[in-house]
Amino acid sequence: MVTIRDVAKESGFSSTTVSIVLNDAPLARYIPPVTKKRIEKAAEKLGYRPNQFARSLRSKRSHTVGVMVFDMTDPYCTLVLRGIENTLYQASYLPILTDVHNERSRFERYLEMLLDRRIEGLVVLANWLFLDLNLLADLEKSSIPTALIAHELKGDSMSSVIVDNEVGGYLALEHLHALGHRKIAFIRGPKTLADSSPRWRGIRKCAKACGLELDERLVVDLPESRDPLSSFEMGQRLTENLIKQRRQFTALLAFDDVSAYGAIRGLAKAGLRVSDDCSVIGFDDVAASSLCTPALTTVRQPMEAMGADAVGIVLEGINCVLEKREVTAHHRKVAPELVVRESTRRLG
Amino acid sequence: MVTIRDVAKESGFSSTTVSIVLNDAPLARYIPPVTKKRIEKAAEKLGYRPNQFARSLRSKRSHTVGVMVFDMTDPYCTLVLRGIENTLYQASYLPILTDVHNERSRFERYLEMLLDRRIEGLVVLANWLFLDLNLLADLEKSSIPTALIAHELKGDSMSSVIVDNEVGGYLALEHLHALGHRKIAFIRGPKTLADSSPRWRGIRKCAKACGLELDERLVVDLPESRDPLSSFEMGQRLTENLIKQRRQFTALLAFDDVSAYGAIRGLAKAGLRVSDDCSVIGFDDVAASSLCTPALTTVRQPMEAMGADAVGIVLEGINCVLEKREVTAHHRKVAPELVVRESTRRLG
DNA sequence: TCCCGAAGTTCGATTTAAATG
DNA sequence: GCATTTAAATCGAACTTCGGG
Repeated sequence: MVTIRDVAKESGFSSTTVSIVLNDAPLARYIPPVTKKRIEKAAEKLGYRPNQFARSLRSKRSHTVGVMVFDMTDPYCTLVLRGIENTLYQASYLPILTDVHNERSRFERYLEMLLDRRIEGLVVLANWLFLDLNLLADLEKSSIPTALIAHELKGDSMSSVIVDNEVGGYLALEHLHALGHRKIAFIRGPKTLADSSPRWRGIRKCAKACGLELDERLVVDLPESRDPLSSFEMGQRLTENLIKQRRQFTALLAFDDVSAYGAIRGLAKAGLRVSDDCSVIGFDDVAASSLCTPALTTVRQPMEAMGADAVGIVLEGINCVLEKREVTAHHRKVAPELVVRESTRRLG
Repeated sequence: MVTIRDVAKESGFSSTTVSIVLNDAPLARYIPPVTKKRIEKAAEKLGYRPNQFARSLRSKRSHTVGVMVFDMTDPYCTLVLRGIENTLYQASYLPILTDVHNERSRFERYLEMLLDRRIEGLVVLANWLFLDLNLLADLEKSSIPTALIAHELKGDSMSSVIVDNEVGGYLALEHLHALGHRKIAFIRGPKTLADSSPRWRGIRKCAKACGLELDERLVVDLPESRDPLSSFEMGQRLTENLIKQRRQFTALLAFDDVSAYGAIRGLAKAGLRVSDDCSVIGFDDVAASSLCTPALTTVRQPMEAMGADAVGIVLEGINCVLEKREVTAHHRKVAPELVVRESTRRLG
């Protein structure tokens, strides 16, 4: 390994001068261009690369941000991660990726490891979450700027970036209603999932505004599960039950895209076609939703932007701690967007 | 921050002894249990956590592995990443995730950053790849154990883990043939993609074995593109063209799952139903394939296992360099598996 | 006083060599 | 010589202090 001393020797200057020149430190003002050239040449020639360990040891900076995902296999993650990666890249930060598998022990172990690595910030993707977030309380005192994606939060200990679930729910029902649907089935999210209730609130709000009466017998709930893909199977089963019980409905509003896929499968098994016999709308706009046939009408979360936003907040927080200003938590609630595709159609 | 010296002071011993005890170094044999207890108590009490920068500076180890993905948005990545993460976790390594976006400049920048971080190993997910892998040549001399996933490689500079594309192609056609299909359309991969030709070779091999004649007019190629999702659009367009030209076929074998989705969309637009009017088979078994309706019959790559395998090879390589044994490259070609679902059916 | 450069200290842990009884 | 403990050197870069011209 070639060190700064090697460059010093090669260039004929001291390591101090080399350090000053190569880092373009304030004192570099005083160093004549000839010296700089000589040093830069020597560094180039030897292929000198500063040792980040030594650097970090002194500066106490890692230029690293932790990314904690609760379940990578959730298709929701992909685009969010892209947004996170891209924004970090532009700021020359590198992400350490951890996948907690929705397990408490893994969460704790990873958190410890990240802290040990002196991450300067943390982004937590807590969408399909069945862990107590109090586990993150340790972070507060650690003074590591943290942003939670997809999980609402109050207070000023951590920032949060979520989609406006209530507006999303409203949008979804409004769309179905505008298409003439009146008998609508609902697959709600698991009660223990934070997203579930605001989405339902938006739905009720819209129903009220439209003068639509919600038939309770057409409303079912996904059960709690650690696995985001379980909502497929449950979506299917719940839909099949609804059909078996001969409940009539011309449209179905699913909790998310994956449960919508399940519903579509359930309908297909019963010989019902989307969208001819029944319209289906999802939530999220996961990548597969534009790829499947019929393409899924859904309420889009701007996932890439949310990832980028979370990183932006964390980066700002990092700057705050560097400049010893106070870190202020931000709570963003971004607008969802209705994406009309092929799985919904006008009634009649 | 509490340092080892703080623990030394608190316990009444020197930092040397503290280090020896807490690391259970060889010399710890000579240290009486009482001393150990006292030191451990002090460390516990102060909440001592060793500074990884200082540690790494001395040991020249980072306990970090670089993960380089060529395009995160490729649905192929998800499960591979899960396999990588899980295996690294068990070995107490942490991954730095980089997404090259199939861009040369990004590749080079990230590679430099990873090298600067002194990654001990590198896993490259090079599935949908349009970059010259010679860019990785720098790695050879760096003596960082590297494994490439989804890109065949010879030689002993780097390891590789790929699926047996030829067998996969064979399996796919064999399945369609066994179902009675004789007029089969083929969407081949881009010529510049390494997977394309072995898959086609397997297909031809199977055709020969079955005595099946391949109709060249039913064979189309995906164009080259940096974006893995472009194969959806192209799959659709190529299928529509085939139909417009009134080419008769009862089954379609797509290059991968995403192009199969495109083909299904194309068929649907023409009023053709999968699998009643046309069977479709994909390749990969991406998560969405079991979720869409009809569920896609496909040739599965054991993605999670491949990720785990790649990490296993890299970890072994790391041990080799630590023990100054020679690092030997491994080239794994894993067996694909036919997954029969709903998109294919017996003819007639 | 201003400009330039070097010697020496620091960051925190590990390890070698050596000092105690 | 042995068990027990520690001072001092080391890893590589960055910064503080100081001196010479």
